[in-house]
Amino acid sequence: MCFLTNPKHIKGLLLAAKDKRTTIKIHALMIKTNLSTYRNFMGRVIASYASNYDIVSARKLFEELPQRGVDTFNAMIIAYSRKESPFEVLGLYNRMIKDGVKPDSSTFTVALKACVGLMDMEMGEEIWRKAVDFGYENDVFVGSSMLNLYAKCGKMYEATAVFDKMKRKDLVCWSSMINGFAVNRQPCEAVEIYRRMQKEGIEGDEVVIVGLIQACANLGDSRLWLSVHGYAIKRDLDFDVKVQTSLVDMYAKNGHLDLASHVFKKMSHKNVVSWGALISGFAQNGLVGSTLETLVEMQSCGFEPDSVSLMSALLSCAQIGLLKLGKSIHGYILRRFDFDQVLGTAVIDMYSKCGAPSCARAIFDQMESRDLISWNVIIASYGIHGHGKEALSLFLQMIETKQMPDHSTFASLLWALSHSGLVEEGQYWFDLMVSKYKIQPSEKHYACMVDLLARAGRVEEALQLIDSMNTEPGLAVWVALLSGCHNNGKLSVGEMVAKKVLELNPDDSGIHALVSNFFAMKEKWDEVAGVRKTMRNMRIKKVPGYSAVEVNGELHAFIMEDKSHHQFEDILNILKKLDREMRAIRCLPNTELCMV
DNA sequence: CCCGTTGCGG
Repeated sequence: MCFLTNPKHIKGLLLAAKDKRTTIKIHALMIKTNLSTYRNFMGRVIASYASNYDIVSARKLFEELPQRGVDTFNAMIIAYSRKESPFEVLGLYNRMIKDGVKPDSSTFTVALKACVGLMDMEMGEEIWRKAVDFGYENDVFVGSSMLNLYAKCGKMYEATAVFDKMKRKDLVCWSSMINGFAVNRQPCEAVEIYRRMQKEGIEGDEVVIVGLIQACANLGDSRLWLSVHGYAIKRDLDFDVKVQTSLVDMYAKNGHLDLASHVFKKMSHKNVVSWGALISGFAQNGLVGSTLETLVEMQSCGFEPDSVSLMSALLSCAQIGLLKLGKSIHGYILRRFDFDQVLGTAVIDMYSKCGAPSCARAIFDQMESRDLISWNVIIASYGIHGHGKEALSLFLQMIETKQMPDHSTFASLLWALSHSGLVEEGQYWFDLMVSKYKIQPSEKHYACMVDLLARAGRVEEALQLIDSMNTEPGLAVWVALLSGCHNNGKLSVGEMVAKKVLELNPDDSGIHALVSNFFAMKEKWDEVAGVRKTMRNMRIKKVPGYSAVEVNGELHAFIMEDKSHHQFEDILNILKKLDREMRAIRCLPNTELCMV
């Protein structure tokens, strides 16, 4: 082992060490030979341990050193960064500053990346100020890390300021900007930056293309989709997995599942993410069958479903009430995954929409942490099932836990209150939403309030509310009002509203049925005939409405006017019995809207 | 040492 006496050889050996065991061997030999320069190489030994995934040994040696230089600190910091331990990175960074060790470009770069992991902009800005103090303002690595931090925190204005000041811009800077604008839903700005880049004679790589594709996915322009896809092919970058996956996602998000499937089928190397993109595309477009079939196909191709594809499956279950499948997915998740709040919320939503609100509530109560969406889902769950009081009680609990409600929380709450006829509460919270929570009411909120008032027969107040709207009232508002007029026999107001509704050309046959029934109540038979004719014409084009329920693992679908179910007579008898019982307690159904 | 693919509500 004579070579060990030569420091140059040790340096080389440590750099070449590709695994933990080699590092340990070299370290042991160094100790054995009692090398005089031993101490000078400790930084290298630590770096070698750290980069070979023995961060614990590295840290131990690190702490034993009497003094630590910048390279030793950086070795540890970079290792923690690879392990995605942002707290450790920032802890060591702060210690460097305290110990008076001067950080260099890579220290600042990695420290800023840690801030991205924690979404801590304040810490990032503090680090950035230090970097400027130490003269790293024009460093591409430090600068691109800082603009990336701003971009990730949604501060594109600040990101642009850093970007514009940078004297030298590498490809990473450009792609960070393009991706920043893409994920912050500023697709036009993303395309603009890309054009600026081209003007400076720089060609994009696959990362830039991914950003462009994401930007285009948010622009409803089919020519743009095809041109960015064509550009990827032209630049010979369409064989990159991430480029292909982004293309699948872009087409799927815009409802072109045929094109998404086409790109997906042509992929030579698929991974769980690409499967997830296609599956969630099917799920978000309501294609339940394709979603579940693709999930099975994914498994048969040897890919374990990840949380993303399982969430798509849960969404599908929720859409058509597949309780049994939903339950088994819940079990699968419990066995294999951390039941985090995102998956948990998807499961809660599934139970709620599959008619098992008590299961939904039980899981909600057991959750370790709840975010805005989990609260919104559980409040909506009570709304769906007509429990306005419980929805309100949960909303109050939510406020107590200091979780800020958003426009969606109020939409769910107001919906729940309106469907339970809790008029006073609805008005109270609607007013507070505007005055205290500074949320501008949207069409949805107005529709809930109009429904709330009109349902209670307070049609004039509903009209006053509509008059107070800043925006032009839309279909949802007028339909809510018409429904109230119909149920409360408000004939003159209703006629005006019915005309408004028809002017807006609704493509929902249920709305036409409501208008038709309203005119029938007024005995305006010409109008009834007109609306019925429109409905007949629509029926040719439109898929009929249906409902479905799963019993013992079997799905029973009931399509409009379809009597083919094998237990149709039995079902009809039960419906008739329910109808009699409802009439007995003076709960009168409107049979004109029913199939029987 | 800095950038890129899929995901919970209404």
